[in-house]
Amino acid sequence: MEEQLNLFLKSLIPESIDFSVEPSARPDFGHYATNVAMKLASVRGEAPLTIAEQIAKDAREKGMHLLSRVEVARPGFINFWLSDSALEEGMKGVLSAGKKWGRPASRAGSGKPTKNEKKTIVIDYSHPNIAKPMSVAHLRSTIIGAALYNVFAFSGWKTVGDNHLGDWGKQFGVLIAAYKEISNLKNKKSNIKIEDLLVLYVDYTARMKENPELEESARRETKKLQEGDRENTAIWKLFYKISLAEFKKAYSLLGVSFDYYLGESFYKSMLPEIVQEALYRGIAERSEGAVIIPHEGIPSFVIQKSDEAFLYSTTDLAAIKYRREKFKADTVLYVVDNGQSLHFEQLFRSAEKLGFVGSMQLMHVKFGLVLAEDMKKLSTRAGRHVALLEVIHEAVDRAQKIVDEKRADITKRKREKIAKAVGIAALKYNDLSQNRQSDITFRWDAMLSFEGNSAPYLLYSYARIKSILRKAGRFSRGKVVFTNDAERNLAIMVMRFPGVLDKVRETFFPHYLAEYLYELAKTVNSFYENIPVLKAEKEMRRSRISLVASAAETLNTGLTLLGIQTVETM
RNA sequence: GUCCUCGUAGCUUAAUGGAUAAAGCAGGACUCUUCUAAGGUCUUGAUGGGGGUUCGAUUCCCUCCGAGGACACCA
Repeated sequence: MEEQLNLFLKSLIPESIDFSVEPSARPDFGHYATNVAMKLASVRGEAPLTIAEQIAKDAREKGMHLLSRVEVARPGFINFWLSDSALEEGMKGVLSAGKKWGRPASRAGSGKPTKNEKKTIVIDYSHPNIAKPMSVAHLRSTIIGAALYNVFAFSGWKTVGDNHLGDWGKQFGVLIAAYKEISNLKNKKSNIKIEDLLVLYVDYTARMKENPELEESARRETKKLQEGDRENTAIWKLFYKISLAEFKKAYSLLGVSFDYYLGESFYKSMLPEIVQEALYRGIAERSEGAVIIPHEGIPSFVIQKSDEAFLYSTTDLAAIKYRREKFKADTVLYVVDNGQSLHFEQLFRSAEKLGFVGSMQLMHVKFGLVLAEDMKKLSTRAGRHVALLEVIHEAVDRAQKIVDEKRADITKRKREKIAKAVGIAALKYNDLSQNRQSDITFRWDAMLSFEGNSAPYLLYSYARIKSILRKAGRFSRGKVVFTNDAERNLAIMVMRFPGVLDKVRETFFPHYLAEYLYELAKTVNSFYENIPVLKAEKEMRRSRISLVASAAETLNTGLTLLGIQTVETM
């Protein structure tokens, strides 16, 4: 609808300039508003209000099939009210699109992308480290990445979800050295758990600080692993297997999946060549025995250590090259916390110099760190760690208590199913409803909200509409007609959906979708509170059922894109 | 010390150049003889300080104050 108005306005003015058509902030500002007159004012050097009046007059004459009212407001906005026939037409489009409502192709005026136009986006998210349990910090990357993945996939992009596991590097030297210490004493390889690995790691790291011999030993094990030593490779494979099984438990609970698990180790064969090429072309240089890529204004990027080992910087360069060559990526998103801003700046600039980038867009989709209540970073290395599985279970437990209390009337099995969906949804929505790049303080209560602007609210709204629809029995969706503003507002809210998805794809911020779904749910709740649906007369009943059903479908689609599973009853 | 992110109501957040700064929680007042009260309706309350750019600044620039993070051979 925004697009239609946009095109209409463009037809009214001779200049081609950028302006916006947006849903109005308040009911008395109409359904949509544009700032076109204010933008023109600076171009033409005339008063915004005068221009607005001219355009409004034009719009009234030429746009009556679309608009019922056009008004000018200070300091130069033009507000539009859609006509009932335009709303009817719009809802017809929504109903005929069905489950596909929201896809770019489902809108009038924009054809399906042809094969050649289809763009590819690689999304690098979650990326936990092997041999360390996933923490709450990984949760953010995982669910933000998954939501972006869903939105792009739904919108017709070719999407590649890549879990760039931290499965290579110095940490394994530490772990292997620590593991060898204990496995010499008792050989109990088979039942070692990921938590044990964390303990080994933290303990060894602590002792290493006081004992340089241990550090040297860890360094040696790293080197041996990287050179393909058989024993160390076997131990590494064991860690890998244990860890991945553990990660997949969390992914399964969260309903997240990946197309690829191309961890750091995957790129190891590409690394020597990259460093050599960089040196040969004079992009990299030697410094204090290491190989670095220098940059203006920011610290140099070390791509090979003085002991000739490679680093994650080297791996990341290889991954950029691979993603361009193999996946033909147009865009690569790195869903990683703020703490690594400098790394990505160095990485992107280095890759650019090496010619790995071309027209590809590289984007660090950053988010704030998860801090403990004392405002200090939660770090695995410091042994400050909140396990992700623990958080998920806590969320479900808390939801269970509430469901048991509210729905004693249904079976235990149903209550458990609802609790699982609601608990996990609450956890996800908490992150997805914020765009904050500032840090987050980890607190159970804040993380698991069950009231107000929260996932349970959205799920509840959906469940209530579904309940109405069940009671409606068999019905055919028909023409939506408009007799009051509650109906008009709900229809407009539903029609905003595709524009919201556009915004998510432009900004890479899923919270615009979360915010929209909350607005939609509020509008629906208020609608069925005030307007009878099932008790309405024949024509009206069918119209309102259709309207409410399309709102439910939009909620369902939107929540699914956020990675939140809806429930029919709660 | 340098750089990055950030500072909005008592708390958690929204608004990234547009209108009277928007919500949730907490507080106060209503609302279950009508489609699920995890709901609905009303209400109290905020842009860290100071300059600047602009028709218009929470948003851009400068400066001060405050928080967190990063700063070459960890990932």
